[in-house]
Amino acid sequence: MTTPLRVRFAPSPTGSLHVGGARTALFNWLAARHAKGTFILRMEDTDRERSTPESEAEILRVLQWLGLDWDEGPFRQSDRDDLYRDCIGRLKEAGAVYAAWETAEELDAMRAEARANKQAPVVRGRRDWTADEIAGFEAEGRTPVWRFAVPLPGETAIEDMIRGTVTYDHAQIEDFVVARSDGTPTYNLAAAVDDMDMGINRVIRGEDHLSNTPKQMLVIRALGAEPPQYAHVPLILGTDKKRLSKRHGAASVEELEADGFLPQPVRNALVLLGWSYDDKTTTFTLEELIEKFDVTRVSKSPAVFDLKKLEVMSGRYLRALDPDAFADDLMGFLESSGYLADKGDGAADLAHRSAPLVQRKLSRLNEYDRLAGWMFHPLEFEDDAWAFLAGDVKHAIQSVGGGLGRIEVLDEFTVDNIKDALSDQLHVLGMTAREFLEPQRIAITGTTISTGIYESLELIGRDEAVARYRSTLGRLAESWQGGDA
RNA sequence: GGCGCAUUCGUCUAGGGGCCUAGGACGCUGCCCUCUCACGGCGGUAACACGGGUUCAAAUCCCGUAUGCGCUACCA
Repeated sequence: MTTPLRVRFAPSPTGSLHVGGARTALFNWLAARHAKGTFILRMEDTDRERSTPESEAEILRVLQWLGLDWDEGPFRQSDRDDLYRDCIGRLKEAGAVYAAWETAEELDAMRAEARANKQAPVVRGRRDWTADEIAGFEAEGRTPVWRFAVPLPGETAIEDMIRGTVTYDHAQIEDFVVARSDGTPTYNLAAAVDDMDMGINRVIRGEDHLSNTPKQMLVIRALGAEPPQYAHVPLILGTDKKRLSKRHGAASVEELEADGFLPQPVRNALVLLGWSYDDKTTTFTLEELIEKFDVTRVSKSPAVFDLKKLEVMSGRYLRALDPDAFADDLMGFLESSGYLADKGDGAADLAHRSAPLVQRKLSRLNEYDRLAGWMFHPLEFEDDAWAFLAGDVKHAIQSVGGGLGRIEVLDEFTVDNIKDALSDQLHVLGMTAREFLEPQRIAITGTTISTGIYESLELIGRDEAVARYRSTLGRLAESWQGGDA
């Protein structure tokens, strides 16, 4: 009978959730759901300086946006001080830690000397202070830190689920601080105690924690417990192969959301960073991920985060959506991003009706404006669009005028009728499709990239369409007279 | 400097001694489709970091080198 899996995601609330953190959260969540275990959320806010409630709230919000619900928590280390103090007390009683009175200068000197001698720069505090010396320190108001007495000689081996056995010689591990001079616990103490106290039996976290692991294992064992299983996942890099950070752009999930990516493709892209199911499958539904995810299949080497690939996945996902579902997602994005806010009364309705026209053209929801933004304001020409018309004004007038002549007399202003009418005119003029149709697009949208021409015409209606055509013709005429006459 | 981890197409990866003249995906690129852009379809391009071993046989195992990254705090 195996014990139920208990995993946790333990971010420090010192900023928004990064792609790397999000992937770690995803891996943990998937492991929990796969095994029908428990996913616990814990805020590691022992750094009082940098931790903020805003950051915590943002992380929670993003986790929910990603669909990663937690079963227990969020716990905060700042609420658990009694537990840590109790454990530190137990370590003192067991003689596993000792008071260290060295000053920062003495420590620096110690490490500098070791480094100069090409030795590991580890601190081993003095443990033979005399009662007089201690009394002296206390008289000055000095308080000691408590260091873990790393057993020497010795070694600690991590049986990592991803990397195999990784062994650390205790000679390389310094007597790390577990309690600061103000009595508060350090990360290595708090994390170890929490994992133990919360019954975490598998720790899935970034490789940057690999070197800390033996310290935490030592603490847990000194407290009389067995360490959990560990799985250290490789880091995520930016395109320059450096650890992913803000300067790589769109490195936070918050930014991805703002850029118009939906949770599903983001999850899909994230999970494939370091994990694969086989040599072919590249898209998974959430259910498939839960069913197939296995942390032992996570690769050992770091992965570069490629926004372009996310974009491709996102585009495919959007196109495959049921039209109604797509419209809902689009409207949700447009509303939450405030896009519709200053667009007037009919904007939401117009946007909703335009959804089918953009569905197969977008890879990100925030590309909507590029494609359909023209609908929300009076006709104005983008430079390259105007250049297309102005390049051959006579031809442009012929095309636009020809188009106008056909559509203004249409009884029923439907896509089919519009298409027939314009196709017919195209043949009458004997132009190529691009020669004739591109001016129609520009005449009503003012841009060269937009929703489809016939659909766009139908959407705005004959009156608006005719008005835009005339406006375009007017400007073309001005240009003609002022031009090469 | 010390210790640790890693290294397959530009990128994400499959592969775990013979199935590999190394597979897939994205990118890039050629062609087709076509009422712009896009979408879609069919091809192509491109990799086992290097050097030694072990073995009948190595991308796969071992050693070394190089490179990258991580840790090296009274940060997490």
